[in-house]
Amino acid sequence: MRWSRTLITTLRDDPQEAEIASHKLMVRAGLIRKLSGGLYTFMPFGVRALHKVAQIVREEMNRAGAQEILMPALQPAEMWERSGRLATMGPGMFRLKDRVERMMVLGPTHEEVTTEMMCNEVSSYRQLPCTVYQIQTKFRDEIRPRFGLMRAKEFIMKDAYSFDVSYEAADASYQAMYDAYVRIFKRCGLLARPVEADTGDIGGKWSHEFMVLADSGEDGVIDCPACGYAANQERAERKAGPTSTPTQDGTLEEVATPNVRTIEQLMAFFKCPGDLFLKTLIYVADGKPVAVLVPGDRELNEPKFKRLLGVKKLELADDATIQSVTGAPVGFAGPVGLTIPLYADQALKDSVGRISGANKADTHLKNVSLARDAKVLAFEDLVMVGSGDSCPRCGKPLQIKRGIEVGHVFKLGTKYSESFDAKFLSPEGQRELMVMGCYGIGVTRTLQAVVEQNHDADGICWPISVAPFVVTLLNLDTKDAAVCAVVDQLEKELQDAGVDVFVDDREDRPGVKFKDADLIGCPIRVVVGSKGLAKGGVEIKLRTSKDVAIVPVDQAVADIVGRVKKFV
RNA sequence: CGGAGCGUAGCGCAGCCUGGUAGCGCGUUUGGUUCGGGACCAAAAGGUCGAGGGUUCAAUUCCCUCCGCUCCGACCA
Repeated sequence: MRWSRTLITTLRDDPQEAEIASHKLMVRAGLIRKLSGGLYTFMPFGVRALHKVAQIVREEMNRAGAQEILMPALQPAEMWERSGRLATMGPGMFRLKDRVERMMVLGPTHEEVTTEMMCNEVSSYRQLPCTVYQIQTKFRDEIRPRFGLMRAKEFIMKDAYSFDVSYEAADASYQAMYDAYVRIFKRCGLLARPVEADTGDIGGKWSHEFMVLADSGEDGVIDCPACGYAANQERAERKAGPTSTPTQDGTLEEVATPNVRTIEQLMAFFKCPGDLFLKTLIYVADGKPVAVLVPGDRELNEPKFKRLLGVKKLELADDATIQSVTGAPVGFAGPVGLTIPLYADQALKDSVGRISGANKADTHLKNVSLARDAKVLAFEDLVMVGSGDSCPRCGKPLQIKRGIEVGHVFKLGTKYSESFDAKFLSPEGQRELMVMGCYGIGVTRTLQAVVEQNHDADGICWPISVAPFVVTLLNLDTKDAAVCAVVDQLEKELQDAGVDVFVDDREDRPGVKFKDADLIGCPIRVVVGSKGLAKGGVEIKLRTSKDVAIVPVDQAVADIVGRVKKFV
């Protein structure tokens, strides 16, 4: 492929639309172009890299025994009613009607379609286990598309679904996918870390996310360097540590606190540490108000609370609800005298001598003892785990990092087999539910994660496995016949040797070509110029190294092939 | 959806406050000089100033509405 014949335009300036390095670079290097928010066109170089990622995924899926299929992206909404997800995924799905007014959706994922298909195809235990997968475009009406390919409305996902005769067998399928994921991300040149995760709307009991550590990641990752415990911040647990000792214990006492509402203001007012306050949050869970207490210096972890309540929808109460539930304006809620269900973080168990709102305007209570003064339904781990908290396994301090979720593996159990009555005949002649697992990789997101993790100040540094081209061949003197002859020869020989080569044959000055070569970032750069030839050959340089080797023309291809082999 | 910001040439931006019909850099085209880390000179093409409405003799500029984009929160591969 030659630059002069390729649709690739590089940009000197960072695009205004991009915030993070990988997004800027992908646009600058001419890999993607935005159509609209969350919708991107893959340009020739972008597709090449994308196909390489997809191919790695495909090879490893096949190796793990999964079978590739391809399901429609357009699906009848009725299937989603059956699983109950039309309600839960609701606005996240693109919906449309066909010409006879039938409700359709653009598939955000394919549990329903797969389960229905397997239900029809599988009748005997002899056909199991079976894992199918596809690499296909998914549609999600994201509330906020972000960071280019990171969170898009239309994206390419590899989704796999396993079907087994039992939970034990399903565990083996899960493990096979887990292992395949480890290999996939490694082959893509990514440092990805499996962490325990929440299951969200997909459902199921247990899941692992594969996180690419990056400061620009959207998720918090809790990590224990001591024992290896790792979890998504949403799910992460902690061992409740010691709290400040209350200055005194005693009887409840009202204190006038005009306009003192926030914890910061309270700390200043009472002159004591934040964890001695009871932060009282009023939520609305599936339409009903509930209250939750966390130490004043902590944040509530909403997913954990939602899981504890077992509700579909959980949101902070509005001012009017707070007023009617507590009888006080925002900022003065407290546990004492509340009539709605009340929950509390485990760290507050046996807490005494605390300060909370009095459910009365401009008033707080001192010396609150939860056991004595309030009715707490349950003490659970409900706070957002942060840096320095104690590991739930080993008690050592935890660290917090940022991560990009590139893959997610779920143990689904029988959630979908029940909805679709997906059963098989056991050896004993019984009809039994298939036990499922589902496994996703964001292929387009993975591609961008590769860039996020592999770049420097000058541009992308592609791992050879997913680079659009392995070699960029720079023709520095396009008007010099001898140089052009060498370029032509090397291009042909490299192609014959099976090495992807891209030739920069533009009539530009050398500096422009060097800059663009660094920006696009193919792993091996070969320079052919009259000066180099006079010095004895062509120059070979790795994108990630400063060393330049001058190699005689007749040895160049062998040298390059040798370097390619070293990469793999 | 809540909060913040931005829409002016393919890209990055200025102009707007204090109305008078648009400018800079990059890129593109042509000619010339250059030629090993984003050259220089000259000429040229390229703009319904996001859309609609209002105020005004006159609106890119002031006012209103809408749309789009980006960032921070809840969702997720």
